[in-house]
Amino acid sequence: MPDPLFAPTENAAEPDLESQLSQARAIARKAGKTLTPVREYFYKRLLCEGPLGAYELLAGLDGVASAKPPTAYRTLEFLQELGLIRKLQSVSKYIATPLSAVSSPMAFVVCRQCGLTEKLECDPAQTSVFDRARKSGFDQLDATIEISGRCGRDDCPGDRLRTGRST
Amino acid sequence: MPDPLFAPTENAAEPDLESQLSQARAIARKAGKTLTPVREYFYKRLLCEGPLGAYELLAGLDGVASAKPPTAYRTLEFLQELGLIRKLQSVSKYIATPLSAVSSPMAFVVCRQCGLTEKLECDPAQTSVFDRARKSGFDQLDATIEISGRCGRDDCPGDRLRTGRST
DNA sequence: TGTATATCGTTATAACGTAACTTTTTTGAT
DNA sequence: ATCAAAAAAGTTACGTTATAACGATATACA
Repeated sequence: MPDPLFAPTENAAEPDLESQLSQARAIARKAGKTLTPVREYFYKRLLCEGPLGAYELLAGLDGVASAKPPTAYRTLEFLQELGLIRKLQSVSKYIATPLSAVSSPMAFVVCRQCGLTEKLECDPAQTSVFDRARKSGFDQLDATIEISGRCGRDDCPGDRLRTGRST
Repeated sequence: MPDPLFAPTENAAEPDLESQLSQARAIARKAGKTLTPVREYFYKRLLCEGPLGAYELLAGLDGVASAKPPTAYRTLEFLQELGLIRKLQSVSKYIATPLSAVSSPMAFVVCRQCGLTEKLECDPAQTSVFDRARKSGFDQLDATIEISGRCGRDDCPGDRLRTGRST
């Protein structure tokens, strides 16, 4: 039976990059904002390359822009406010939100050896830690749910310890 | 009815500090380690003062020890390995684990205005995101579950915006 | 006593993030 | 068109958080 609380995202075919970008532009427009070139560049890289740090994103801007930290952090904050990306607090990296989940809480499973990250969409109505927080009087809730573990893949660097390969 | 997944910790009387310390020493001994003075000092402060950053803890060591960052991070790593403390990833602070929860996952609810932090103990058997991670082949799981929100207390600094007090 | 392990000290620097102020660009009203 | 306001980007400088690498000391116990 399917797990009601956490569903893996993007199980079917990967959505087309251009269509994701145009949906993102629409989301920005609805908020009275625009996806400028740097914003679009960051979002595109996070869509294509998975979790990246602020300085990694910045490094890709050689010549394209001024490439200094405040630019990166402003851009990341902007994309987070729209829900287009999230921060993985446990590794200080950023990751694109599937468009189906821009306004739902998410959970992530992160391999502590290789960084492989699985995205999970949460049903907020069934995520009981939210209820618990509200019962304590908290509002304007925002979730950070990250499970770190070992992914167990054959090519995960950490697995070399387990497969008998020497040195 | 009580929430089965997340239960607030330390609802009853606060345990006695000395008894917590001696239990912590016992936990260290069982692991073949010892609670040295700096370790005990950090743990004690986290027990008494709530979430603190590495450099805040360090600052308290004036003269008592060499007071340099690696000492702090080694000490914090040691206490984390024993389960005596956890890191609040979303605010880069550390917090003491209730002794009842040294080996269970925990969740935290953190006020983004004033830092007030509520500790919640999780039942791992019912924390479905763990199942989801295992189904994906992950093992040696470690949870980071942090809800940030506004605590809504009268004396929370952020509330000044809502109570009509001017500037 | 000697050797292995645990612990701590020290220097230096990497990695992550922000404050504060300036300049440029865009937008929309007149 | 042009001007004022708002949004976005540039720039300098710095603050905060964390780690690498290596050396010194202490402790356990064969």
